[in-house]
Amino acid sequence: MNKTIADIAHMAGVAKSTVSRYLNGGSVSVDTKRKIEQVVKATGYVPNTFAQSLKAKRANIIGTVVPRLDSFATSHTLMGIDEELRSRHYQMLISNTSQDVKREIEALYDLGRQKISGIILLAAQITDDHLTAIRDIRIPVLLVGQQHEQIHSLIHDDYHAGYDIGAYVLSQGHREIAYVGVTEKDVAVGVQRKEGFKQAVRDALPEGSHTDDALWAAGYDIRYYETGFKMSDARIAASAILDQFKPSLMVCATDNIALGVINAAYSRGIAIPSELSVTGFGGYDITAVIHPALTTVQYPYMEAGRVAAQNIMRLVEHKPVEQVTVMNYTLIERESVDKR
Amino acid sequence: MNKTIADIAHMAGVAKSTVSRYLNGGSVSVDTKRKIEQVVKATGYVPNTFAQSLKAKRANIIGTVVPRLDSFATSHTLMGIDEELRSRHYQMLISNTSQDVKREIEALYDLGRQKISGIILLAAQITDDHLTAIRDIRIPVLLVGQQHEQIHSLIHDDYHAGYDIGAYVLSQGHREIAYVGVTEKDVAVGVQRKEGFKQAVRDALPEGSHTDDALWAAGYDIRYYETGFKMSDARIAASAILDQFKPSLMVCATDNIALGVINAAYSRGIAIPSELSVTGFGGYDITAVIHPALTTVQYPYMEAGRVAAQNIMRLVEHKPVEQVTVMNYTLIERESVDKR
DNA sequence: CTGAAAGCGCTTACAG
DNA sequence: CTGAAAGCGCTTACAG
Repeated sequence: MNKTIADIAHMAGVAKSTVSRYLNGGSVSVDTKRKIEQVVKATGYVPNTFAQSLKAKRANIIGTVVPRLDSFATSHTLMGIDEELRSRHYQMLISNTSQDVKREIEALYDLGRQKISGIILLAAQITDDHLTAIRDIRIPVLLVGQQHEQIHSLIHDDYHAGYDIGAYVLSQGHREIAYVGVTEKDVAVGVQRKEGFKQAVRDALPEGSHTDDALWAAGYDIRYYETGFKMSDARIAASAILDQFKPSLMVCATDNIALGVINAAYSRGIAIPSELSVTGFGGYDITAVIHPALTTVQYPYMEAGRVAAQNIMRLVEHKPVEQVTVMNYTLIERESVDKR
Repeated sequence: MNKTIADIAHMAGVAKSTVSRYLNGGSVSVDTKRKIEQVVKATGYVPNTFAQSLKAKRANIIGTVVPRLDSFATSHTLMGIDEELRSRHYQMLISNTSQDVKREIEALYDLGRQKISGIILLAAQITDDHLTAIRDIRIPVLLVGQQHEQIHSLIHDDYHAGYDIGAYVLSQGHREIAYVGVTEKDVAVGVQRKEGFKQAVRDALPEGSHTDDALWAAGYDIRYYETGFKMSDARIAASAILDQFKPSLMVCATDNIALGVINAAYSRGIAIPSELSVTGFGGYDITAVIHPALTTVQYPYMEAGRVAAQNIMRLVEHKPVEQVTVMNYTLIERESVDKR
C-alpha cells in the first residue's frame, strides 16, 4: 500500500538514488527537483525509517530510563529533555522501570540493541550491574540526579541546598529539629542534602564545639530519621517521630515527605507553622498552593532536562562535556517556617 | 564492532538462515542449536532491530500521544499502558505535545512513518485534522478520555460521575452552588461532567419545575462559570467569583481547579468546609493528603491505561473491540463538604 | 534439519 | 547532475 522510494523514482522517471538525493538535500537539477516534488506530494510519500536507520546504524533517538512517571521531578525533567531534543530533530524514548533496579539494567540493554544514539539515565543509585551494562552497550550515557566518577553526570546542588536550608532554619531560631531523610543508598537525596545541613549546623557553632555534648550544651537538639519517598510512608514516620520528640521544626529531604509530615501534623491537631515548622526540597507546584505554602528549595528540573539533552548530544557527537554539571537552585521562603 | 547474523553463522559453521531459525524458535537439531547457542553467548550477539522491523514492516511498538507529562491523569494512564504493553513484549513510545493541537497532528504523522503497530491518543478534542491524519496513517488508533463516533474510544464515565457529585452535594443540603467548569470544546470534562450535574439538579426537583424561575422559587441559586485547567487560572477565577457570589459550595470540574479554589479561599480567610465546601474530579493522590481532604470522584487512570493497551492490541490484531469502552469511577466522600 | 538466494527500503560511493 | 550497483542485517519461502 505504502509507496517506496522505487515507486517514486519510477513515477518521476528518475533513479532511486536521485530521489534519495532530493530527499536528503543533495544536488538535483531544478527540473528533476520539481518532478520529484510533485510525485512526493501527490503520493504523500514518507521514507521508511527502519530502512534509513538500518543504513545509518544509529537512529536519531535518545533513550531515557526513569524510575517512575508520576513524579514532578521526573516529568519536568522529561519535558525539558523532550523540548531540547525536538529542536534538534531527535526523538525521546522513555523507558519506565517502576523503581525496579533489575528493570533499569534490562532497559539499558534493551535500548542498547535498538541502536539509539544515547541514553539519559535517571537512577537513584549506580550498581556494578549498571556499570557493566553501560560498558556493554557501547552507547553514550548521561547520568542525571546522581553523580558517579565513571559516568558523565548532571546533578542538582544538593549539598549546598542542604546547607542553605540548614543555615536558614537556624537563622530563624530553631534549635530542636528533626531531620527526616531517606536511605543513604540514594547519595544525592539521602547523603548530600543531609551532609549539607549538618555542615550548616557545625558552622553555626564556635569551632571545636561540634560534639554531640557541645551541641546539647548550646541548646541544640537535632535528631536524624529515615523514611521512604512516599507521602504515606512519611506520614507514618512523622507520626512515630512526634510520639517521642517535639521539635520546633522538621527538615524533610523531599517535598513529598514534607507533605506527609504536614498531613500527620494536621491529624494530630498540630498547627503549622506556629507549633511545628516544616521545610522540603524540590519545589513541586503543589507546594505553592497548599496552606500554609511550603518553604523549600526549588530545583530547575525542566532546565536540567534541557541541559541534559544538550550534554548527551555533545557526547553523541564526540564533543567534550564536563564530567559533572551542577545545576543551580533557589531557596524559596514561604509560610511553613515560623521564627522562634 | 557489533556482530551480525552472518558473523554468528560463520563462527558456528552454519548458514545465516539456520541462525535466524534458531533465534526465532524454528526447528534446529540439538547439535546445531548447541553450537549456535555457544557462539551467541560468547559474542553477546543481539539482532539488529531495524533489520528485523524492515522485514516485518511493523515494529512491536505502540505510540502514545499525550498533551502533557506533568499531570496525574496522564502519568498514571501511561503507567497502566506501559505495564500492560510490557507484558506483551511491546514497547511504549511517548510523544508529548505540550497541549499544542498542531503538534498532536504532527505526532500522529510522525508515528505513522515510524511503522509502529498502533497509537493511543489522549486528546482533549478531535478536529477534522485529527480525523484526516488518522485516516492517512492507516494505523489503528484508540482515543482515550474522549469519545468520537469515528474512532474507537475509551472514556471515564464523566456524565454519571457529574450526576453523582450533583446528587451528593444536594443531599448534603447545598442550594447555592457555583459550578466551576472548563471549555465545552473538551466534551468529556467541559460538557459531560456539567450535564450530569445539571441532570442531578433537575431530578431533585418535582417534574415540570426545571425553569430558572422554578429553581429560584425552590431556593436554589446555581451559577455556572468557566476557567482554565491550571491551578493558577482557577485561583484567579475563584477569587473573581467570590467577589460577586457567596455560594455554600463550589463544584470544580477537576481536582486541579479545586486546589486553586481552595487556595483562593484561604487567601481570603474563608474556612473550608465550614464557610465554603468544595468538590473535585479526578482523585489525584494529593487530594487525600491536603487539609481538609478533598471530596472528589476518583477515576481509575492506571486501570484505564491497562484496558487501553488491551484494546489497541486487539485492534492491531484485527480482533473486535467495542466502539466505546466506559470505565468505572468512585465517589470519595472526604472532608471538604459540610452539611447544610 | 539445513542452505542458497531473494528481498525488505533505503543510502552511498563510483562512474559517467 | 544522474544512474546502476552494492550493501545495511535480517527473514522467509523454496529446494534438497
